[in-house]
Amino acid sequence: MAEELIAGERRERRDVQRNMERVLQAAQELFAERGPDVKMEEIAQRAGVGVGTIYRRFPSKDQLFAAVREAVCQSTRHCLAQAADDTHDPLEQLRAIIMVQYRQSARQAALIDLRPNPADAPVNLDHPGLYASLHALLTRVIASGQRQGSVRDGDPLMLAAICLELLSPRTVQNLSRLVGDDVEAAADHVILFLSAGLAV
Amino acid sequence: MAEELIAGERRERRDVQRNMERVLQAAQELFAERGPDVKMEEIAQRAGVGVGTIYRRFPSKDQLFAAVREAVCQSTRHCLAQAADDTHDPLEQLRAIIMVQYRQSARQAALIDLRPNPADAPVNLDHPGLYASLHALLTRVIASGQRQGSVRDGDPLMLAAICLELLSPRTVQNLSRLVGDDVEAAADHVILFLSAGLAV
DNA sequence: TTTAACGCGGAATGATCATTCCGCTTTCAA
DNA sequence: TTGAAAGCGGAATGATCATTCCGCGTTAAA
Repeated sequence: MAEELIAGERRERRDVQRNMERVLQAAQELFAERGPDVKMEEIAQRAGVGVGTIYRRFPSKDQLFAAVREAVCQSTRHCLAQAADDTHDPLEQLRAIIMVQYRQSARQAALIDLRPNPADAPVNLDHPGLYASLHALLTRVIASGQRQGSVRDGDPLMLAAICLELLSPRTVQNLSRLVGDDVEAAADHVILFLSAGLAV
Repeated sequence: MAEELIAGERRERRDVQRNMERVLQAAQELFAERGPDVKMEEIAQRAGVGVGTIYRRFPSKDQLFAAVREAVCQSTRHCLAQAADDTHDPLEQLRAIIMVQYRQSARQAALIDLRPNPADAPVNLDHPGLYASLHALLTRVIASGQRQGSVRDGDPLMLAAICLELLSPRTVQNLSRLVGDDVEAAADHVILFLSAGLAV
């Protein structure tokens, strides 16, 4: 497993990767807690690093934010795909999706709005964002439920969009508060509600 | 109707009220379109006024924003109260409320999140904000529907909170896009959905 | 029409950050 | 152990606003 070093090349300094990880970790925590307006200074501080170090790897705050957001999206997408694979019953899939999204919400809060930015183009399922992924996934699940007769009629795109509105991190936070900040209990309420709203 | 002028008092200059109105109008439009981050300069410009003029009436940007938001809240609250008075059938009331909120959403977009700020105290129905008003109103309507048997069982506070998530300006905007930006059509979908989700 | 207030516009000010820069440290390889 | 390449911290810089200030224009009353 020894590293291949091309002639005249130097191994990467050990502190580089460590600092990189600390920065990403700190940025993820702070962005998730308080949104894109945290100061670079503060991120650097929590990472135990100077601001200059952040800029060595990320050309701008925007790009740091984008990187963090992308990492969180990736991870959520992965969990979602897995959840949807565990069963083929559409209503079960729906439940699994909701639960994943509710469990992930803490990592996403204030980092992902889960709604297309108003400036975005009209909803485009090829868009790489989490909203688009979830919307596409839910649309498929709902359409399949309709085919097998367990979900009522109606435009699957619209039904999926309505469901999605109940899955954004902010919504999760808000509903959870009503049941003593118990995210899973809130998810149960929403699952029940959506099952009824979608039933034949 | 002549104005009473106390000794040594001068009538208010005519341009004062006119400018005040222009400023409020411009601020409402811009805040609703693009949120609290619009520049004072830009508000002044759209109002056809210098920044100094804004500051003569509003000590700070925050207070201008608060004033505009309060005005919009008042107006919406008024429409809601009226809509809820037009009938005593809970499901009809629910429909009316949804329609009002959807119609008002353009004036609110980006100005009101319709969700308690995370920093807020736990949901408090005495809070003067629009979220609290709507939540209280919906809770009452749902509870009354349950009493007369047209709404299924479940904690009215939670059911109301779930409905509310489908009524925020951002949600309205988002769902409307799916039906060609037709706000009323989107409202119909949501009404149908909620009726099903709440039915016995 | 005149005049003293009163408001007005918008340049100047100050605060708050993102971003850059550079002398000092750490790390690697010999 | 040592030299130099690569990173590092954090002060300095510059941009972007909110807010203040003041000489000038308008207005209400006489």
